[in-house]
Amino acid sequence: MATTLLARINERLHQFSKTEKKISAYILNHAELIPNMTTKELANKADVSEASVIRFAKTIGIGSFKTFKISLAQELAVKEGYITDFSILQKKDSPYEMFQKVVHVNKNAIELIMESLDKKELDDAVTYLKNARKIIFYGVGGSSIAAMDALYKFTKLGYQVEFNLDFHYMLSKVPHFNSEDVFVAISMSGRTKDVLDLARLSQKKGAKVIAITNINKSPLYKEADIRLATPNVEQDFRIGSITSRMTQLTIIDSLYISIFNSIGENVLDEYQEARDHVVKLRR
Amino acid sequence: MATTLLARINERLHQFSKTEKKISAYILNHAELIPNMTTKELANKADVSEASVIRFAKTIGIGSFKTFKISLAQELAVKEGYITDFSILQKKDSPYEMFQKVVHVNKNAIELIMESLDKKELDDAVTYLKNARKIIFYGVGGSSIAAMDALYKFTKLGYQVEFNLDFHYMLSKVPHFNSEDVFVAISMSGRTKDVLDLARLSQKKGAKVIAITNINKSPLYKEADIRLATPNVEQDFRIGSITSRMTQLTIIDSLYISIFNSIGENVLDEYQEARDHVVKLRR
DNA sequence: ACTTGAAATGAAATTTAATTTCATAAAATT
DNA sequence: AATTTTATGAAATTAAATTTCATTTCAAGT
Repeated sequence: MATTLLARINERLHQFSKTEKKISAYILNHAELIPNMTTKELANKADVSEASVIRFAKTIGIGSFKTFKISLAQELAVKEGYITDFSILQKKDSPYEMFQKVVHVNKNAIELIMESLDKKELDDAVTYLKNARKIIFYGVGGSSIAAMDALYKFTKLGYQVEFNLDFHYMLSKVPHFNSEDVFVAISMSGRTKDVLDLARLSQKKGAKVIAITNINKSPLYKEADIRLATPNVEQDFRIGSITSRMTQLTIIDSLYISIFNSIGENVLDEYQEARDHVVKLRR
Repeated sequence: MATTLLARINERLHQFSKTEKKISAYILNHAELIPNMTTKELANKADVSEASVIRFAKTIGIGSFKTFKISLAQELAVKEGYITDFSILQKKDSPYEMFQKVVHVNKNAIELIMESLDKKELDDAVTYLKNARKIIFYGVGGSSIAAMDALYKFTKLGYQVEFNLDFHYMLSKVPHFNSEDVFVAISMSGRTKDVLDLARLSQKKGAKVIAITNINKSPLYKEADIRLATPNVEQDFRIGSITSRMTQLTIIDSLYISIFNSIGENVLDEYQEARDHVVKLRR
């Protein structure tokens, strides 16, 4: 039985020269990157010459580096869930390598929501939002992006929805809440003071508080009426906020699509009208 | 929905020119051969020019013929009936089912950027942004979310960066541009009038225009100095904007991470200080 | 029917990427 | 210690991809 390319490289490691070992190590640790690399790039990364890369491909039985890349690409396509820890950024990564890692990390984060989000909590959230008189979204920093996106989408759906970064302005809004209203608190940590204050004030007024927050025992997580849990994605501190925003946005998307699906016929005319205006702004 | 490469070619056959049809026919009938062919070989077999082969790869959304071959090789390796039309939302879908579809669609969209984004364009974009005196991000509607996110991230990196939804306000800002500045235009369609106007004005002032726009022949795509191409993701009109926003945000993330990686040591103190303040806002 | 502009197209030029060649250093053998 | 073989990287060459430019074709307007 023919083993895979990577397996073949692995089992012949002890036979390799020092230079071949350097190339092998890089390939085994960065397999996904190889199909889009040039000989020069791989040579630089492995700290060998381009000629050595060409020789290596021949040594392991592939006629050319070009073919080596094609074969490896095919093998990786088949191999499910090939997980390498991309989160540790290396100083000498090129922009394209970092881009590939970002793609990987973002895909993984979105996938992980499947593990953290509770079906019933989502159903309940959709039900409350659908029937809400007024909706307020609130998040700060990176989470404000998701709040902004929600504002945009729920406005399109015809809801009385609001989001404003000005905490004091929000302090004037929330007291007018009642039991028909919904406050959506967005906070990765679940410990952001302004978000917590507004959530608690909303509850005092009888509104439902939906939290989009990481699945852990934060104050917001504990106190919210409905918890739409985002996964705890342990990342390098430099990119941690990227993945949480992706997961928050995916949840916002899901709420939007669910409600659209439920009430869509009622707003199709207005919805189409808005789209027509958008098209008019194009060339 | 992200269909397979071959499915995509097949369903667009009627839109193709005579030459494109010749190339398509050969590819569809000899798919397994393509990954190991050169542009010259395919051109000869399809009775077209090599330039037409290159163009064809771009027309169907792949940035280069090289990448086209890799993608096709991977697709042929998997060869599962991977095609499900997730975009047709069914009325009786539960919120959780819709959530699963959103997760799938978003992951696919992010994956597809690997096919559309050009490595060199990304390198150039990082270089210009890194050395920019002033950066303006601009997008409207759904694309404003990405602009907002970019504003937040590049502010953290210590850049003089700006984004404002007020087009007239922007009209007052852009005339102060010079050749050391960068204008980042974010528009899925590449035809949004306000975005185009500001991009052209920026170029007149000698600034570099980086476009984050779909890989197609839009005015913005043609006129930009650097094109960070997002994939053409054919979606149900109700959710089309979701995927483009995800792809735009992933590109913003990649730019941010690349620049952080490059200049990070210079801003680590300020960066940590900002984080400390964020932590202080938590309980 | 004619004109004009846009789009399509292929040939040729240019650039990029892969491979080979050549010289040198290191390792192995005698 | 000397010689031969192997490994290796820099540079040159070749192959492949992409871009540029000129021409042809097509579509729209008059």
